[in-house]
Amino acid sequence: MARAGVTPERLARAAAELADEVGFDKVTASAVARRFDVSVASLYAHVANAHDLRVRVALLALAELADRVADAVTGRAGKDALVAFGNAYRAYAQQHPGRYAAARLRLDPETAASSAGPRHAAMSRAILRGYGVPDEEQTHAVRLLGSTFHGFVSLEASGGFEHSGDSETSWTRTLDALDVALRNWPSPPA
Amino acid sequence: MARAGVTPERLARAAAELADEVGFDKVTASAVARRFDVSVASLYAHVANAHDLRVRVALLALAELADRVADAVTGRAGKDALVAFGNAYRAYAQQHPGRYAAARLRLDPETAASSAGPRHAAMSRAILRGYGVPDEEQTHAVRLLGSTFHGFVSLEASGGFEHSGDSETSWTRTLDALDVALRNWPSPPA
DNA sequence: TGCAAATCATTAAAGGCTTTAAGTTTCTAG
DNA sequence: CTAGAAACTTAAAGCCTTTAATGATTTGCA
Repeated sequence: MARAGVTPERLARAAAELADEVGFDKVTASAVARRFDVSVASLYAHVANAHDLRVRVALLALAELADRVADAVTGRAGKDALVAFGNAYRAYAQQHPGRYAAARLRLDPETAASSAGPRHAAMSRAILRGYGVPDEEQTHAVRLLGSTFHGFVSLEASGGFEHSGDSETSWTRTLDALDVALRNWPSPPA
Repeated sequence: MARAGVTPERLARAAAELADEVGFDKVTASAVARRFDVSVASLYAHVANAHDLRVRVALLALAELADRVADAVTGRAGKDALVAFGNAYRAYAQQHPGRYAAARLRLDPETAASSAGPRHAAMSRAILRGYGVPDEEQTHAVRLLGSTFHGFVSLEASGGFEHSGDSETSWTRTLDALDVALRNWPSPPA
């Protein structure tokens, strides 16, 4: 009965590791409890429920991802920054598939607002400023970046590109395409 | 004990409806059995296991989606075709969120090959031919289309765009961006 | 027509996950 | 040193998956 020293933070970290090892969908309260060598019930003193546990993994992942991206883009602008952003994003998803899956969890508005989500948006906007995308168009361009990166990484992770290789070239083309789109962004109503 | 007339097809259809109503993750063998007013165990005479049931929903959705897209693009070319493709894709995802989620299920290679997946790729290639994208680049361009559409629709469905509205304009811009990218596709090694 | 084999469905049961309730041990602050 | 808070445990109920054994219903062929 020595205390195991369970805290919400340690739980989230353990759950994140578990997610990367066996998949986010297999992150259960039971599995995390086993990893801590603690009874399942005791977890419920630290997290509200199984969903809460998963949300914590999501927040952890969003923060880590934002850190990585921030590191990658500082000191760069234009296509350099775009590529650095994309590469950091993709690398994180490849190195931490479980965490990445968690980061795509639907969060309720308040939770989302207090997450690193806004930091992601801010970094995207910083890149767009470099491209001269007008303010009132930035929301749309942020969405294009987010959609494209997420879409690529998500299809790549789910094995959609395995049949015929050369994922790298596809990624390069994707970055090129975004660069072209941002450089020729349609001014207000074209 | 009157027979309920359960068949793999009817199960898949019921599961698809259930998915659209309550979410794909809540499609359980138990829930489908209840909907058929049949004991859970009897389902296992028709599907191998719960995963098999979900795969069947995925195959159903992929086929339906391919039908919709095919309808939309026939008789069109260039940007018209691109927009029709995208709109059909997005509309399906919006009208059938559960089925769409199912369609993104990871399939093993053989199953994927026998699914409507190849039809999707073929329709994408048809569009690319209209844009004059060279053969050896088509795989990459197909991936860009798939990534972008999936990414947008997926983020939109998961509520990522709710905070600040005007999803429609974002979608228009996304289609414009793809059009630009395809028209200026980098010939082999630019 | 009539019955045997193949089908379809049921009950039973084991094993896992989630969550709550109630009780016990370990800290820690006064 | 001791009481209350905090951390854990066991117990139990409810739901899901899957397999096994059993009973009912078709179906098609003598």
